[in-house]
Amino acid sequence: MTKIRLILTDDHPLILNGLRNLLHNSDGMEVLAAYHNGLQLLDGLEKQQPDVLLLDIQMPGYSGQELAGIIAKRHPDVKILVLTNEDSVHVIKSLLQSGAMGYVLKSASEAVILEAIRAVYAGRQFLEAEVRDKIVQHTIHTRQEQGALNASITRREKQVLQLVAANYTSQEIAEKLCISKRTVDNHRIGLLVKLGVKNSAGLVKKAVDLGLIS
Amino acid sequence: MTKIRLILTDDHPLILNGLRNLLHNSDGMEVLAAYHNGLQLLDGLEKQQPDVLLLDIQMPGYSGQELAGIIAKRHPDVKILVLTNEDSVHVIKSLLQSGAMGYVLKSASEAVILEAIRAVYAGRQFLEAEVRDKIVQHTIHTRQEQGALNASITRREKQVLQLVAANYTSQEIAEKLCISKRTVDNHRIGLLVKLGVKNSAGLVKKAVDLGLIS
DNA sequence: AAAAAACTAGGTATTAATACCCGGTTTGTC
DNA sequence: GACAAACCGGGTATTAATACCTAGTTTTTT
Repeated sequence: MTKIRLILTDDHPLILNGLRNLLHNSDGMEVLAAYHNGLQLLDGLEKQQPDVLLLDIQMPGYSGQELAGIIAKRHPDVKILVLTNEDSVHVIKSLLQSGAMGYVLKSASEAVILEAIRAVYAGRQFLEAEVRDKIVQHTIHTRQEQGALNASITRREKQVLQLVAANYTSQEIAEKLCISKRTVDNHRIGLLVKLGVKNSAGLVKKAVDLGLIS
Repeated sequence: MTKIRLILTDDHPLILNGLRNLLHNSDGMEVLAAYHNGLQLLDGLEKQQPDVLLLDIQMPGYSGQELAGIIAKRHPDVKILVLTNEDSVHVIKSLLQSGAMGYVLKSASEAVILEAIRAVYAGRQFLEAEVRDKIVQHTIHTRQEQGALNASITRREKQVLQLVAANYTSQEIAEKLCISKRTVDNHRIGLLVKLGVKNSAGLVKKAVDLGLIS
């Protein structure tokens, strides 16, 4: 039985060592090389292609998305398994679209990592249960909100939102914007409805979560 | 020459292995034990105390701040070296105030990690250059608000704060915490005063800025 | 054991925010 | 010009939050 040939990439020396150690002690795995940045990796891939590439995405220089895209195009036979701490849904989705075959968080057990490598090698997609749930939840929960609502927040509402978060009262906001307090209150209620919260505390929190304010 | 006795704590198997490997191959280091959550660690420390404790703070169960505080108090001779990915200034400051002697990011080279262990063992504080700069910049640019204030926020107030940010009313918070609405209101006012804001919107914003809530 | 701090909760009052109504005006787009 | 959307602002009412007070109980610290 031929071994699975691997290349590792991570800028964390600790992780690289841990991985090297893990794989060295596992049957059917062979580490061809280990790089600690994207440039080295791209160079190295010109000379030698692994079956599976373990890739960390928070490396200096290239972003994970860029790197995955380049590699998937240049070396379509190399299966990319992303191994990282980043668990933001946007990043995960983007990476999978860029050509990654699997996504495992660094907090995963060694067994899961080995399983992921074998799955990806066999041509199957592999997502950790945790990651999969997150993506599902995200697609269910946020499509209506973030997509439609976020966009429908008007200029004026955004201004009011900023000032609410900056700890001004309706009266003060009215003075700053040279409009009536009633108008400000109406904008505030519009914001509450659009963001699906019931008071200013929730409003500010949601706005922060959605990136509407700093 | 006696070896430096170490205990490791991290919920990432990879990192734990990497560390174990690194330290095993380094002179003057001896790993007594390795735990992968806070509860195990606290139990283990009752039986055996290391010279230096390598601590990750993003573990399930206990937060890093809590853990560092408890350990520093219960085992004052144990030098705590925080080894983590978290690079938020608030978290770092809070940990140092809680009794941590050193702070190293996981992206650090192995040489830096070894250096940090030796420094902390010798009773010196050790901050990675990157971390130190960040703190200095932050302290220069912000007033001396949160040093005193942040620390004086009580457990209960923090709970209330979480729920306020989660868009609950005083009445709902009261029910959730099984206390009177009046008590909740008192805690809320206490928070307003301590954080120097005048309403809940500002409260949530400031709490986010200070890293008190997600 | 003593002291300090936190937690609890009630009284009372004022102010701010929320909720839903309405219609007029400006702005942008087709 | 027609149309929709955004903007503006007033009426009215209810509820939530803020502010300041006292004071007993529990927890933590020393």
